[in-house]
Amino acid sequence: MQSISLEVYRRLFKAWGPQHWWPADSPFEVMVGAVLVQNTNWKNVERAIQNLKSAGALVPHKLLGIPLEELQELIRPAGYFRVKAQRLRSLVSFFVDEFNGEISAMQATSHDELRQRLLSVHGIGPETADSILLYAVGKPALVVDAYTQRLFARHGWIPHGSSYQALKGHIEGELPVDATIYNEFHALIVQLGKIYCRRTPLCDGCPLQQLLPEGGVILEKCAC
DNA sequence: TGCCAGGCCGGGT
DNA sequence: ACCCGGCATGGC
Repeated sequence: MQSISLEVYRRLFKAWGPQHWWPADSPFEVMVGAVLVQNTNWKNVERAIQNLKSAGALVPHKLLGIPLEELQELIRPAGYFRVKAQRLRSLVSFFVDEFNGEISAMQATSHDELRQRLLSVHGIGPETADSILLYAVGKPALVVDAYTQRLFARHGWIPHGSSYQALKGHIEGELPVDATIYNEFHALIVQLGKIYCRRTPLCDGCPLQQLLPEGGVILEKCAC
C-alpha cells in the first residue's frame, strides 16, 4: 500500500461517513472538552460539560470566576477532577490573557506559534494541543491518540514505540493538508476504537479487514 | 468484579 | 531521551 493512512481514511469514511466532530456547541466548549476527555471516557465528560452548562460556566470569564472547589465538583464526573480543574483554569487564563478570550485571535496566529504556546500551558500536551488547534481553531493539525498508535503499530505500519511526533508526521505526510480530512480521520479512528477495541476481534464487518495481513495473524485478538 | 477510557506531569534513570 | 507512578469517575 503506497499510502496506508489515506487508504484507512477512504475505507472508514466510505463505511461510516462524516462523523460531524467535535461534539460541542462552541469552540470554547471544544477547548474545555479537550481537557476533560484526557484519558477518560467521553460519556463521563458529557456529564461534566452538562454541569458546567447548567452553572452557566461555559464562558471564559464565568469559568474563571468559580471558586476552585466548586469547579472541581462540577467536573467531578470526568475523573481526575482536582487535576483537571487546575488545568482548565490554566488553559482559560491563557485564552483570556493572551487572546482576549476570542477564537478569532487564535485563528490570526500562525499554526506553529499557536501550537508552541498551547504546549507551554500547564496540562496541555501534544494531543490536547492538536485537538484544540484542529477542532476549536480549525487549523490543519492531525490528532494522534492511543487508538491511532495501537492501530498503526500493531499492523506494522509504523515501528512499535514510535513517538507522538513521529506518528503524527507520518500520517500528515500521507494525507492532503486539509483540516476537514484531518477532522474526519481522527473522528473515524475513535469510532473504530469504540467498536473494535479490546475484546472484540477486528474481523467480520470491520472496514479495515481487507488491510490486514493474509490470515490476520497480527489482528487475531484485537485491533487496538 | 475488575479493567479501562479520545493524557499529562514530575521525578528518576 | 525514555520510563514510571499518580491522578479518579462511571460503564461494561
